[in-house]
Amino acid sequence: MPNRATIEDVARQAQVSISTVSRVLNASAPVDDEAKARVLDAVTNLNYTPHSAARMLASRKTNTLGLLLLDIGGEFYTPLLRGIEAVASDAGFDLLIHSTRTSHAGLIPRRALGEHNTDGLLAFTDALDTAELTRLNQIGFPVVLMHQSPPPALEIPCVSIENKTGARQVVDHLITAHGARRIVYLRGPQQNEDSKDREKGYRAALKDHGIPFDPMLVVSGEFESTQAYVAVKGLLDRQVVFDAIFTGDDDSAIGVIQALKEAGRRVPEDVAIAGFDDSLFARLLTPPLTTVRAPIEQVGREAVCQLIHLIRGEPAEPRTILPVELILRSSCGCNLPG
Amino acid sequence: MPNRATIEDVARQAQVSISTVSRVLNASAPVDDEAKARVLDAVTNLNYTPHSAARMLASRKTNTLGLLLLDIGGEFYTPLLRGIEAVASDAGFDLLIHSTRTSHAGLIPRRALGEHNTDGLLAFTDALDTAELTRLNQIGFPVVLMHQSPPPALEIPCVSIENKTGARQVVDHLITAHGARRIVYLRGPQQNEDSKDREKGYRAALKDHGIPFDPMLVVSGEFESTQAYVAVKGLLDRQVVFDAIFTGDDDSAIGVIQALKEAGRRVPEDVAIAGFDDSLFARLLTPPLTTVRAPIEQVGREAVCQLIHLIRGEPAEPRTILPVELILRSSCGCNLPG
DNA sequence: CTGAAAGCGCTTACAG
DNA sequence: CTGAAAGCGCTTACAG
Repeated sequence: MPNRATIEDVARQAQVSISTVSRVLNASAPVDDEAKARVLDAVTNLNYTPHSAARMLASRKTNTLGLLLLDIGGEFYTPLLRGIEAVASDAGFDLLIHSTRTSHAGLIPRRALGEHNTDGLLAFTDALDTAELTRLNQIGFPVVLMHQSPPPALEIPCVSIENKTGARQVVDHLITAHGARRIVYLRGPQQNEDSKDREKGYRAALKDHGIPFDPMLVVSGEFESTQAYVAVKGLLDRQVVFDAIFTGDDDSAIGVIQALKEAGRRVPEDVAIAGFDDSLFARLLTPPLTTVRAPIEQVGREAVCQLIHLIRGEPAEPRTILPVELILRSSCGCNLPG
Repeated sequence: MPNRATIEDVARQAQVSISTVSRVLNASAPVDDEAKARVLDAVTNLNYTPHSAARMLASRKTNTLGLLLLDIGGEFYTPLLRGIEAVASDAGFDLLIHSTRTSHAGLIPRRALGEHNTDGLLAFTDALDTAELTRLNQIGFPVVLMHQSPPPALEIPCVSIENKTGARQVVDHLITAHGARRIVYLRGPQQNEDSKDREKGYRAALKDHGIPFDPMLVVSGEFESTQAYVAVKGLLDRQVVFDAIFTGDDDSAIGVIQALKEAGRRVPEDVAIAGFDDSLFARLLTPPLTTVRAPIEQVGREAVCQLIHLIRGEPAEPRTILPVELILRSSCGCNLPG
């Protein structure tokens, strides 16, 4: 950049010292009204904006939050990002984003986000392994996890949703309201905590009704519609008997419905379907998807709040679990026309 | 942070000067192999990561790109973000994100992103007004616009898509293949450049076929399904005659289809529908939406490339227009079952 | 190939 | 209420 204005230029024009300029800009100490006015004028005049790096270096604070995502491209992240950005921005923090899926071919993966460039980290990914999490914890660096519990020994705040309760409710609904007995659980990736907790809710609901758990009925759709399609095709091919499918996410429901339709099974008459998330498109499916609404934007907001507490040295909630809501539409057999 | 390791600690442990440490870390000058090994060991040992702010201040580069979005929450932004993040990350740039819709009540809106904290700006918003754009241009600060032309006098690279051509093609299709003559154009917000360019394509297609332009047939859906619903209701109430609707975006198509169904108009038999964008849900609508595929992720990628050229002082493309693709599904009357 | 030194642009005690 | 000075942790000529 060709010679931007610095605090020295402002000081000179306002005829005060740079200390005074700093004071009025940060409101960090009382300053004479006239002097303040001159400083403000000079700032406007010179179009001065303090250099962030200099400020960070001198103040030992970056005023920046780091957001580590598994894959920034997911539809799921839109509300999460919105929530995070809103709260961070309101609190005066900048937001540095990094996706962990994009691996840099050949490059040594230098730590992208950490103590060297942020005041705290928000993570929604398994990319922060236990070793790194332990290191950050040891140096007392603020971290908040989303949709993921910290490793056993570490005290790291975590924000998630009522996965088990939500799943239990919706599966209970399939059983109670629609008489389902052979319910498939279409799970997500092996390590996905949401998926595992939702499976717990699924099993709990079966147990509540004395329905034996059948491992044949649990298959993976990887939380992805194409894989879900394949998984259901597999079930059909193997002639597994089922009267309902609870997909651990909404995306999968797209593939599920397609596979069933192609096989001539009617939804919900022959097979009742329910999902989880209440994604934007859930109501657009045919039939509209019964699902569990996950307050994702709220997760983002809450996570930033906790992170800011940590940064300020205030006590933070070790575990925040946000409530979900059962959304009944027609894919389970409710609200059918006629 | 409690005493992080600094370059001094590394230098001491490796028994070299901080200059040498800097050299091996940045590969900025040849260093004796043994010394280099000692430095690398010390770095690992101390878990050293260079402090970003210090580096930025000394090198006069932030290695950070700023992304200014109107509203980070839009479904539209997901692929854009993915494209931007991937290229920025590959090129070794960090990404600072700011949404311009979130207005800070009471706070003086300090410049969020600019010369003080980034090496260049990517903008997809009208929040960068002509004054600010002019200022940035004058100080030679790199900026690239997405889906938005720069003010007349300014030379600011811009990346967009073939809005006019795409719209012309899809409207031509409605006319040629499905005999539409009274085609509604459901436009977006007044200032939205995509919407305006798409309207040009719409008008051009009408002209190509000698169909007179009827201002009654252009109404605003604000690129938003609820507004679109209201707009179509209005058309119906006023008994405006039409046989097709071209919505300037896909979101609106949701509201459009709903309004028509409620009024007992069949899609596509009574009214053919076509959208623009090919959003994720376009294929999920009933009937599946005929639309124009916009390569949004590619826009993001291309924009970052141009920005990096600017930052490096290399020549940049003043205007990049990415091709679109007509996607025929059933909402226009194509591919009907039976 | 290497080190001492200046400097990047701020903030923050310290002294007044 | 105000200024001079030290210092934040690096990079980068400069001299060798």
